Amino acid sequence: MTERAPTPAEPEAPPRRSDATRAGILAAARERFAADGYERATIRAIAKDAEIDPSMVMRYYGSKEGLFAAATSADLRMPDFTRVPREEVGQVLVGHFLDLWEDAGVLTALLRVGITNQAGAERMRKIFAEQLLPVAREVCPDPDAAPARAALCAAQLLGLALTRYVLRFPPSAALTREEITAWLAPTLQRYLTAERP
Amino acid sequence: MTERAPTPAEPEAPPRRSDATRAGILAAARERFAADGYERATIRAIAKDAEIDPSMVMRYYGSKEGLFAAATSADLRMPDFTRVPREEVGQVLVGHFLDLWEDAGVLTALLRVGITNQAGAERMRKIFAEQLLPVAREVCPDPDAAPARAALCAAQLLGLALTRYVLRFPPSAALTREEITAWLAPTLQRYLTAERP
DNA sequence: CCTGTTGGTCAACGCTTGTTGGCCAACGTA
DNA sequence: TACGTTGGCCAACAAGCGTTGACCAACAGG
Repeated sequence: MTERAPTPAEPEAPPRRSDATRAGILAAARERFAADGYERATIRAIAKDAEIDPSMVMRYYGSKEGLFAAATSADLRMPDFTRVPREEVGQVLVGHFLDLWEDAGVLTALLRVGITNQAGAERMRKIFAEQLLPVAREVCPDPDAAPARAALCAAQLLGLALTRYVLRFPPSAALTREEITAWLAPTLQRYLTAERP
Repeated sequence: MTERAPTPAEPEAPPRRSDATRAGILAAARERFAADGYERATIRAIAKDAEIDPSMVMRYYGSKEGLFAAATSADLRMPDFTRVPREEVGQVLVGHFLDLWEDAGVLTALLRVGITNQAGAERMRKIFAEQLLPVAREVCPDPDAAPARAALCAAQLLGLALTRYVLRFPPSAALTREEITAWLAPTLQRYLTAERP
């Protein structure tokens, strides 16, 4: 759409004087998208957070959709599950996701937006297919059922994130990391490796 | 807020000539809220769906928030779990939720809106506390842990709804009712009745 | 036949949104 | 010093939003 491509695929751009501003906008955008969802996160509010003029956002990212795309370029950085003992897969998976969610607002933003925005949902489907599905395909006993098994894991993991970080159910938010691992790891382990339900 | 109270608590209102219109608006609102979320579901669009003037929506429901409140007066109609054998609790719970989600768009609307809208999240917390938590308190072995156990069940059930009805992950949407029950019932059973994780 | 109530339309209001184009200051060469 | 490029602000645009009030048609009761 725009001449100035904001895609991260760009090989090596020369460092520009405005890189700090760009990063500031991106950080503010992530926070706002995470807190308010796509529609309520206005470009004006993001610009004010970044202490910049709204028109700058447009110049650097083309449009609101472009900004969103740049702000939610999530990489789950899945660990190498070929090196994980099969009986520990569930536990490692829970631990990895807890790290991801706690660490930054990117995933919260993605989840919130995926629910109101068509493009956001598409992005989540893609992340699921490219990153969680291969794991299931690797560790489950019947490759044909891998998509279903991965979907069940996604449901459990996203459901926890939903109640804990978005809806903020008090008992869900109060769970410790150890409790979550203890309860969820066996569930995921079963979804991924059990011979039959 | 409004003189004309739209609360369902009103004991017995005399049947009005406009009841059909009111119901039409409510049905259209539910569909739009479920499909688009709170912000994108405009009063104008809802009115057009109901083949009515936007101002009628305002007159009957006071404001957009009032309309939303009326459109999402969800009652989970929980079955009586004192009559369910303890070892079948998980299965009955899954079945009941599948019935609820399939049957109407109310819950989809509620979920979508609970994620963007503050009042929506509050409503979901209330529904959780009033309807799912008592079940846990009744069947779990340690009443102190009932909130945590209920939260885990909510995470699993809402996560399934999220991936299946909102994000529409293909493998999740493709699961049959029987498969879902077979996989999820043991999980919920464990969350509710296991002595320890 | 008049008259008050109810169901409904129409046109506009004030506001916020994403987006655009013009203008200005600072910088990096030549 | 001159000048093109870059970073940035300002003011405005058109469109869409929720919301309002004036106005009309049909009906009911006296």
